[in-house]
Amino acid sequence: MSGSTLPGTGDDDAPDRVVLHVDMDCFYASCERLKEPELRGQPVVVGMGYEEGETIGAVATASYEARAYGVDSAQPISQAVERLPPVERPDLGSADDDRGHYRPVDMEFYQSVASEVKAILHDCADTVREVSIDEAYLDVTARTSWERVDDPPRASGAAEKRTLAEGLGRHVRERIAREVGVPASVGVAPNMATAKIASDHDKPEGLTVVPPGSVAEFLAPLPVEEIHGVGPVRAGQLREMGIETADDLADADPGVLQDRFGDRGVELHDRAGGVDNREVTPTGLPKSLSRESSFSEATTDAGAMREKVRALAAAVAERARSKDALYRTIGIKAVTTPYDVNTRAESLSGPVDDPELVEETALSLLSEFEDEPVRKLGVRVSKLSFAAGEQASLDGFASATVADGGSEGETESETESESAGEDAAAESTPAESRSGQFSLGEFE
DNA sequence: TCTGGGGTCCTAGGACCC
DNA sequence: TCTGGGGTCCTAGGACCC
Repeated sequence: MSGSTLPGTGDDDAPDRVVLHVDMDCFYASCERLKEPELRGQPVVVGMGYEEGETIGAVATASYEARAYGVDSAQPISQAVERLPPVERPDLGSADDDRGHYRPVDMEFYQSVASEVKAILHDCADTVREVSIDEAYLDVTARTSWERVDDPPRASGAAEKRTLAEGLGRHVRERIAREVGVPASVGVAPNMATAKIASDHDKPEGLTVVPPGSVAEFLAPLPVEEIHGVGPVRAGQLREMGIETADDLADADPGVLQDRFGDRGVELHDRAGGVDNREVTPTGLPKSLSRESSFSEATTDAGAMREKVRALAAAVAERARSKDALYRTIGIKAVTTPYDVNTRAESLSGPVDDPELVEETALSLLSEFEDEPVRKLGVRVSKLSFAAGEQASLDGFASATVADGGSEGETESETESESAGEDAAAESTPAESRSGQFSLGEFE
């Protein structure tokens, strides 16, 4: 920001930051191995939405051993399991006809492991941005530096001096391994985008350090797909423009990229050149909550659709309530035949916590699709605001303290309109306090 | 790769207001 | 009285990520 233009890459007015990206290696599979140490070294597939004998469901995580057999995440589970070798279990005499080492997701357990990891991260950094259950950025500028120091006395002049930052990266990775027992890969760089790529560079159990002077050199040869924000579609479009590597992208004319991809294009151009001035900001509150579920095959049965929507609506409303979230928009998603994703949404005049309204609204939005073959349905609430957590229970909505999950652009009009929401929030408060409660904002 | 579930951010057009 | 420009909010869709 600050109007000062930063031409090229030489922004020397800010001291170099030290950013860590910590990425757990095949996290769900690692958690399963914590439960069942026999799974170490074995191909393990963790999947969701898969019931015995069904074909629905996809791979959430595959261990590296499983990937060697061609199993990949997002693959249908039936296919993944076929690819795995028959299970050999010399330990159990019986040739248990297991479908490979398949395990269904156990989010509660993974959350508990993740919170141990997060505790270490918060202990090692002043600012932690948790991106997902198994990934986080740390700003550790205040705790270390890019200063090079002598390695523990090691004579040969060949070895380069290590940076202090590298030592901290190693420390974080090793603490996680030692104290929690799961592997992680760490990237260390002067900015988020580069740290992200670095952590992925040498998985599993990798440690890749990219000091300020080496960023461009490190990124240059990488295929554009490795840049966060370049997926299959944009990679194809870039390829058509003759842009294949990060270097190509960094050298491309930002004006052309702007025309083709909008602001996103310029952003990618910058990232590819190692320029990323985003600060590591702490994890914020969620912006939306949703639930979705597929039919085992496309259906035109309106009754079945409505039933599913009712269940999803109830689940979403309950989750919102458990997080003390009020919502101002209620929407559905309906995936119709070949694979058309349709969304519909309706905004209310003020934030509410009203499960019945979620159901009613979702059903009414659904009616548009009741005559079409539908394969998947979802319900979502968004434009969230949060009745300020801990205190809210006691000081009885002394009004005003509503944290807005969204932009700060709220206007004066907000004050009055919430009575409905407050009532609802109040009735929810004493009711549920489960284990997950305190960790609100601690994950995701 | 015919496709699971939970998210984020961006874009574009229309309504509406001044 | 037919016309300018700016701004915001809303919905829908798309791309991407884990």
